[in-house]
Amino acid sequence: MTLTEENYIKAIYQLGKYGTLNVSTNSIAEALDTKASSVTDMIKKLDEKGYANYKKYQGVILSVEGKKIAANIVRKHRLWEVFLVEKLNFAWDEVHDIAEQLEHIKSEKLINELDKLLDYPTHDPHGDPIPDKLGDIKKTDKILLFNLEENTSGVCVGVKDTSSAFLRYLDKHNIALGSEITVLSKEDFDDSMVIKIQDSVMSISQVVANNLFVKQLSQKN
Amino acid sequence: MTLTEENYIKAIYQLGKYGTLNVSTNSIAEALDTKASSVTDMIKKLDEKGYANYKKYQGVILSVEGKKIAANIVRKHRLWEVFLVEKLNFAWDEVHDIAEQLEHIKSEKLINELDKLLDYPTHDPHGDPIPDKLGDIKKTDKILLFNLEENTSGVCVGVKDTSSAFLRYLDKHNIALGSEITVLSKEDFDDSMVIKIQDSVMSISQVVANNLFVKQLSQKN
DNA sequence: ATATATTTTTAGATTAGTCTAAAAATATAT
DNA sequence: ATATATTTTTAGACTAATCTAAAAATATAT
Ligand SMILES: [Mn+2]
Ligand SMILES: [Mn+2]
Ligand SMILES: [Mn+2]
Ligand SMILES: [Mn+2]
Repeated sequence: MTLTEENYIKAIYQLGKYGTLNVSTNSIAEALDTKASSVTDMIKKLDEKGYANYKKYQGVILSVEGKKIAANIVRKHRLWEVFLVEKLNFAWDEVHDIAEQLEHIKSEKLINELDKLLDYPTHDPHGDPIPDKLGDIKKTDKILLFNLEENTSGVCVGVKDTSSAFLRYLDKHNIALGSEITVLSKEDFDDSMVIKIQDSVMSISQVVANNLFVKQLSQKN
Repeated sequence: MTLTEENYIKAIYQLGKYGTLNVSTNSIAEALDTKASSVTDMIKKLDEKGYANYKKYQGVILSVEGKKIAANIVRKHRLWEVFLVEKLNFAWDEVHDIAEQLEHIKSEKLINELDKLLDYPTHDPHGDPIPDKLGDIKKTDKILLFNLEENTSGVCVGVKDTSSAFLRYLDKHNIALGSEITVLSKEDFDDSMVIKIQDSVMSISQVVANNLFVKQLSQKN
């Protein structure tokens, strides 16, 4: 398994919702910043090697074997992200690129010991679940803040956009994983909303609301 | 800088005593388990890029730039080895291959934070010195146990052979970095010696004595 | 000094991954 | 249904790194 193959497998896994959906050639090309023709070559190879199922013009989906490999790469990526934040004082917007490198390090023992050192975390710094050793992922019932009704509350549990720009916006406005958010009002005109977050009130745009995951809290009495 | 270029630069650095000596094509080929013809191609390229000075048939030596790069790779390698032993419960014979992978991870901040987490270690688990940020290395006056005179003592400070086989031999016989060793007698016939180590007495072969570095202790009174 | 052995380089081929440009298939719009 | 647009594949070329086999240079031994 080459580094390049791993990157393709991971992209197919992520684009296809943890390996459950077919993925198009172009979407892979965009995700990996490469050309569609390169993707065609690679998905043919992944099919031949048994990591994926590919039918011409029909896109590609991972095999059971491929899904296992992908989940393990994602597991490593997310554990390393936790390590960087928890042990090496990185901010949550600084870890992704380094984790992209670290996820390819090959050592079963290394990742198991890292898991132990970090006390078996279940989620990465962006709220994404960490697959277990078998590749299984704990599903959470998170929804986009955008879909939270007026006068209901939720706890911030993840981000959809993981760009530095967005993460620093959240930092600046004291929005962090674990913050409790209440939707005070929604503005039909531009889909912005006014929220209460940790006792302060602010207005957020539709863009922000659509990139923040919350876990809904049971209705107020 | 590709991963392959880094491996060549490191090999030239190590084979040429931290970049001070000319290195032959064949010795690089042997170290990297590749063919001499491949080495010729690569050292030409390293010369062109300014990382080394190469004259046909005369071997190669690193440039100042090349030495800096090499020292940084070695620094990363050895810091990761300390991390694996100190934080992830690896034995000293298990860390080298993983460090070979980790040494190529690119992030200045990562390595600085790792250094801090480990409390700025000066030596790796095998007793080898860790270059500082500038690539400078603290020289120690270690000698091979083989060269220690009868009735003198030394503290074990490093190993020359870092193979699992040798390291586990040392573990088995309770020889570790920091152990105090006294040479009780030397056998001319096979160059073996009898030593006292931590109050127990044992005989070691010439092979062992030639792969163990000690720091000589001031003569007994 | 000359022959022999060893080391190093060159020449040419191979593989993984990539690209551009053109052709083929599929999707969309009227 | 047909034309048009988009997506995907194919064909052929390129680069980095590698190899084998042969040629050239250097080192060693008598
Ligand atoms: Mn990430
Ligand atoms: Mn993440
Ligand atoms: Mn090592
Ligand atoms: Mn070491």
